[in-house]
Amino acid sequence: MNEIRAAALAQLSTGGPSAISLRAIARDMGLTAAALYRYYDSLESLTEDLCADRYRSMTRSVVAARDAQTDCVSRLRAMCLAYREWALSHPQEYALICGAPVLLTGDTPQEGPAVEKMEAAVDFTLAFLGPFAEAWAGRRTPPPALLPGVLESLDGVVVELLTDKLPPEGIVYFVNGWARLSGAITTEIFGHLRWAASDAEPLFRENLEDMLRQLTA
Amino acid sequence: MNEIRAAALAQLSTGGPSAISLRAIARDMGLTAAALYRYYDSLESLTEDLCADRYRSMTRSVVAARDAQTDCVSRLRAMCLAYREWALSHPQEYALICGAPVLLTGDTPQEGPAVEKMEAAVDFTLAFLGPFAEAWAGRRTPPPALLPGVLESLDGVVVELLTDKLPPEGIVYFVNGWARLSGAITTEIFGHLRWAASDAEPLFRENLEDMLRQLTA
DNA sequence: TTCACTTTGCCAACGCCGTTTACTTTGCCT
DNA sequence: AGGCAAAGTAAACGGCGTTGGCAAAGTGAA
Repeated sequence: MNEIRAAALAQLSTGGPSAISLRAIARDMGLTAAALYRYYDSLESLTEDLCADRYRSMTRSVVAARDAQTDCVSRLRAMCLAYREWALSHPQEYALICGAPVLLTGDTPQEGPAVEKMEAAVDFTLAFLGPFAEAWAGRRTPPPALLPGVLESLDGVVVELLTDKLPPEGIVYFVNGWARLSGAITTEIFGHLRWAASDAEPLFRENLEDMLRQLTA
Repeated sequence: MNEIRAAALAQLSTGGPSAISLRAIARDMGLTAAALYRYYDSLESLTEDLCADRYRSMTRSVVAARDAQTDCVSRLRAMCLAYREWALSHPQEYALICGAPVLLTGDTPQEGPAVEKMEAAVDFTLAFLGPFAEAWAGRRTPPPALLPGVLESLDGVVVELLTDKLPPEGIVYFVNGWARLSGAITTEIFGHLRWAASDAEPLFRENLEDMLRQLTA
């Protein structure tokens, strides 16, 4: 399975998510395409397994950056920069991770590699929780009042994991900060900032410092 | 060509970007796949043409929302909400628009549907410029100082179109606000907020008001 | 009318792809 | 020695993008 993943990763890195092909993987390994069905139900489950694997790799990078710092704000900054750095140096893998599932129905697979992929995504997000909660606790001024209905809309399963580390407003700011961070990186990786700058690192740093200013206000 | 686009759009809407198929389009139109090559060089150029078309449709929605308001901040708010609304009601088209090109080299096509797609994207972004510039001019307090090197990094071609409507700091905030806005919507559409909320509209409104607060600070 | 020419489409083929089915080989356990 | 599961193969099916050659239909001028 590791060999399969390695071959699939090689194709992903060079040709993008759509270049992953069962037959090409089998060709690289000296096998027949049908042989791969001994290990995966379909190309989709192989892809989801690879996706979970890359998620875990990204998490390791970010956690390493976190553990190299001691101050909670420094940790957050290092994590965000490591996140962007990983995405920039593994753009096709990031495209796979962030690619559009656009799940139509509310289908929760409950089995197979899809659930592992979701768990890996949650683990990645939660790696930011500790430093964020610590920084939130050190705020000097109370945040602006929330719009009515925002707190009630937080009905996701993972929210329960946040309630004992963050107050309700903190959760909203964590989620929206998450959208801001991963959104900025996705926008850059997908090339939607190239009309403005060929190298978006200064823009990202400015964006990041703005986030941290708001967090510790 | 309109009939081709319509057939391609139907497939996109039901099956996502990867479901667009020359042969299926030809089947729907009672043609052979080879006949479509009289109108498009390849499936890729057809897809890019469709992408530009959907970009223009989205721009029309956002511009209509803008023109229904008079105050510049109300205009910005209405545009952002219309942007998200369009993406939510046309998720597969938005996935096509925001999908990962991950252009490896700095290839500027200079011809064909790819350049039309880029123009459509720029037009969409620039639709936000007028209200933003007006709101920026009405700021009450100066923005925080920029990090060194940020201004110099703005080397994109479109930046020239902004310089006569915005001061340098305003451009940086426009670009980063753009990343924040489109990033938040992309993150939601791609399902990366479902761990937090099944309906992310309240979170988006909170995010949006936070942006507008910063803009008019 | 007739000739040349462009437009528009079809047919057949090539090589890819995911997937399934049935069949073989290998090796291990009892 | 017998049985059994694991692992791989060969062949086929249908779908895909793309190409090249050929036929029909329209167009416009001599």
